[in-house]
Amino acid sequence: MPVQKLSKDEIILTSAGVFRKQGYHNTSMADLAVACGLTKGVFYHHFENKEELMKAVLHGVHLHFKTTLFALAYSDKLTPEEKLEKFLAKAQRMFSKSDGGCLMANTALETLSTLPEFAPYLREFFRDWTDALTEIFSATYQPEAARRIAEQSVQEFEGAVMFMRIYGDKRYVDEMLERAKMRLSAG
Amino acid sequence: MPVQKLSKDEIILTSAGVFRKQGYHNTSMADLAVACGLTKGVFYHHFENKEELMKAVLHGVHLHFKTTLFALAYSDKLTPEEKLEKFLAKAQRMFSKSDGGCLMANTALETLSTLPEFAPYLREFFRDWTDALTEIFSATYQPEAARRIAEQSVQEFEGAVMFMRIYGDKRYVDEMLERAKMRLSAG
Amino acid sequence: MPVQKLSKDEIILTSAGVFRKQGYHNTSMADLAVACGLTKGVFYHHFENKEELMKAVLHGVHLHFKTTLFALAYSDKLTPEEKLEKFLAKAQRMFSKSDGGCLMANTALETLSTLPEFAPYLREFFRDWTDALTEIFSATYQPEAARRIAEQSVQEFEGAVMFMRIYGDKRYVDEMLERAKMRLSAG
Amino acid sequence: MPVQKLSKDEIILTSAGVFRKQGYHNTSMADLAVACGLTKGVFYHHFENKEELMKAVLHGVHLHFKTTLFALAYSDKLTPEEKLEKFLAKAQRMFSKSDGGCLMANTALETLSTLPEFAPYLREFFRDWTDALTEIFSATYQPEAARRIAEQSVQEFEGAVMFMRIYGDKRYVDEMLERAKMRLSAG
DNA sequence: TATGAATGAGGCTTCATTCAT
DNA sequence: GATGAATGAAGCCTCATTCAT
Repeated sequence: MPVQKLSKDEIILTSAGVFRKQGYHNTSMADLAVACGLTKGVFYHHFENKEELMKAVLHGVHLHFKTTLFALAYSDKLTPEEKLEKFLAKAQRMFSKSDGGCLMANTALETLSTLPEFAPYLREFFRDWTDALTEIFSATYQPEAARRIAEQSVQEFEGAVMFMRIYGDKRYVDEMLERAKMRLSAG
Repeated sequence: MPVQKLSKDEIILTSAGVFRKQGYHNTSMADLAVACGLTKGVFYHHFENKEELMKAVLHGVHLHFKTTLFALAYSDKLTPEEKLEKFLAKAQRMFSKSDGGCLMANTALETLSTLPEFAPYLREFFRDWTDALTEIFSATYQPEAARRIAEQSVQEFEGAVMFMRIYGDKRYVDEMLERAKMRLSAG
Repeated sequence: MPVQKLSKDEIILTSAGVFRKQGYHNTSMADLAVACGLTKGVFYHHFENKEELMKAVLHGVHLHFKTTLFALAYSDKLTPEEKLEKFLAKAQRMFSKSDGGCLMANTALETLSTLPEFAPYLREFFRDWTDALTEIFSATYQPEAARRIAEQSVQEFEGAVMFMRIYGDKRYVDEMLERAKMRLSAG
Repeated sequence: MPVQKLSKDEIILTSAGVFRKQGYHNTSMADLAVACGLTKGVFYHHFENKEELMKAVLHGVHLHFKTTLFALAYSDKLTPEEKLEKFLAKAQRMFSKSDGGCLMANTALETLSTLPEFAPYLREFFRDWTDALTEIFSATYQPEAARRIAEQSVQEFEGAVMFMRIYGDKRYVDEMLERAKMRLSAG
């Protein structure tokens, strides 16, 4: 019956969780329907097709991170050390509490060669993430160096999340965070 | 007249290329058959099913890297600097010349949460890779530190490959290699 | 603010054009909604379902032809030759200006065997058309002969329209018209 | 199980009957599967998709008519009158015994405006049909006139078949055949 | 009246896998 | 072994229709 059961945003965030755990191609519209408590058909009122839904999911997750995580880097009231501390702690929490690691990295490695339509969404996500860290590292590094260290940190973070998932050991992410913090003070 | 057109090993390596580019779930048995110039039926003579085929592929690729790349770390005739130089140069070549990045990382991020059967193959691959780098860094670092730096380097490498693919810019891998080399001399 | 954008009759005539071009089964309610600039829901206020809508369309088109074309045959002020001349010229214009040929013939050939509900509408349309030509040919033929020639002419006309569409050549209809005119004078 | 249950040609002819009765868009792959006693999937071993299947059907029906009907026009052993007599009798039988009239005309009127891919198959069918009648009428008419009368006859025939189906009365085709025969002797 | 989310069946197609030959 | 037709489940998507608002 009518009466929006789930808002578009709720559909997007619920779908994001399913895609993160199962991957893009291994997630069927039926899976998403079950996860959202809706019928398959409903999705096609909100999204043209599975690909467009995925784009909305990627965009939505990007926004979620921008607001919740990346924004910390631009906070007025924190010292660079506090920013980094909060930033990394939050990132760790966001990626640890949820099954499936990082949707963006998963999607990148699964689809970059066959579904270039998703690439812009991934690019923008990692650009914003890198920008945020660059902002933080700019406190103790020259702009160019700050950016390189930010890039390195994002790359390490994703690599550490992969190791954490492969070996079932959170130590890898912890160690990465420590290295990042030392980098800031070493600048 | 049978004239096995492709040996089992050739099937495995050819399939590896397809899986690397397309991902596991997005690759059909028909895709593989076409890529190998064989009929679908042939695959079921060699492998019980798609999952077993994938395991053989993961194992085969692991062996390929072990022989071709990881072995460099244990060579008698090279200095640690030469080993690392050769190792990284070769790794860069292996991952750059081929579409699709790193099969092992791709498979990890695509299947870890839904197909745990593949995890042992991924674990062993990354363990051997880490071991090899640990061996090299042991020249200038204590065992524990050497291992941590090796883990960090592998993680950074995969992160850099991801950035390289996302942004279509090989600079990310180049920069990662430079950092790795500096790490050795800094030990 | 409702401002019924399209009257029921306008909906019917617009829908007729879509059905003529696309056929009955290949036209969705959504297609019609888009063509009319309305929401799907509106159609269900005016018509019980797609079948009833189609009946209304067939009826509406019949009426349109009756008023606009068939009526010429019963005009007081024209000679039989003038009637036929005007009739055929108008018919040619009506079928040429629009994509998709003749809705009635299209619907007949598409649905006669599976949707007998439409048959009465088709029968009445072709009966009125035949009656009109019979009236004209009665000027120079006995009633029975006039009717047979009228039937033949309608059949030829539809066949010629089909050839025109298949070969993209209006010549077929032109030649048919010439034959019809010669038939009148030969009576 | 393996063992070809139905040859490709049998599938084509059986499908032709279903398409003729139900139309292209109103015939589902499931309908065809049931009619052929096969599963839906099998069709995709023989034909790329529904459209390609339809092309094969149109081609197969064309061939069937070419061999069975049109060939009569080129027989050495018959007088023109005998050819026409046999030709028309056979055509009448072929179109009367089967539900759904003429697949080619049905397909033309249903799909010409939306599926131009079918047009070449329809064009060739009607060209061969026209050619055959042209050959027969050439006995008593100049080439150009013969062709025009052939075209007219085909068009009339299809129109008459439509009337036969609309009114459920075979008289329309009978009368058309009589007119065609008179045309030959009048040449 | 009008809207538009929702439904549920069904449409075309793909896929891993089987099996008679 | 090798082939390729066949299977049957599942995948993405469309459609006619309903109904709360």
